[in-house]
Amino acid sequence: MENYPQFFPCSSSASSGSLSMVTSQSNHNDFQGNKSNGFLGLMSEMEVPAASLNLNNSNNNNIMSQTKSFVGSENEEKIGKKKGSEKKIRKPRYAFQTRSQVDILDDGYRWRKYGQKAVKNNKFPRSYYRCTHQGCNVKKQVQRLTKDEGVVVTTYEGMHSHPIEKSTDNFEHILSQMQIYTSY
DNA sequence: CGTTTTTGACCAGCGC
DNA sequence: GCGCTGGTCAAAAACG
Repeated sequence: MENYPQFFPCSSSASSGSLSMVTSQSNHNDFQGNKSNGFLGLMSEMEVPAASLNLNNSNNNNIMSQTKSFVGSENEEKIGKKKGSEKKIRKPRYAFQTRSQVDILDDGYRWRKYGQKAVKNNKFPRSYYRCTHQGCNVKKQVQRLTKDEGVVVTTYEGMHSHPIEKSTDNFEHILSQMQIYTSY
């Protein structure tokens, strides 16, 4: 009961272009049995420190299933201040490359933006968000590709240890979406 | 009035 | 050691 499945519904209404998927992180075997229902392609682990993403194939003929995920192994906790001179700190990061017209993909959690920086080789800035739940230091960053404005890279960092805040209000909507994607 | 966004400053890591 | 780049902090503004 430490890993909650996370789905990524969209805000419907105003914005379209959504994507919902289930991810679970952990060394154990969780719901991984779900596998990719069509979206979500688990890639090998690569550490992308900077702008190594430059070599994106750029062949986006596919419609909207353009989703890649990079997983970094090894994880540590906390950074910031001192914490003993341990080895290098490396946190797992899960990047989802999605085709969407809006930067903000509503995944059901509450995010507070804490920074925004411009990246080299990218016209668009990168936004840094953090989960507002107490004790939940899940971070996420949203970046948009310069070349393809329609592609948004959302990188999650850490895990949520609490249920989604979204009221059951949209739950029906979420369920319907899940059904859509699971009825493959 | 509380919470979130904005934005510049600050800091750490890396390359030269 | 210096400068560049990426990531975070924090104060003030903006928003409900």
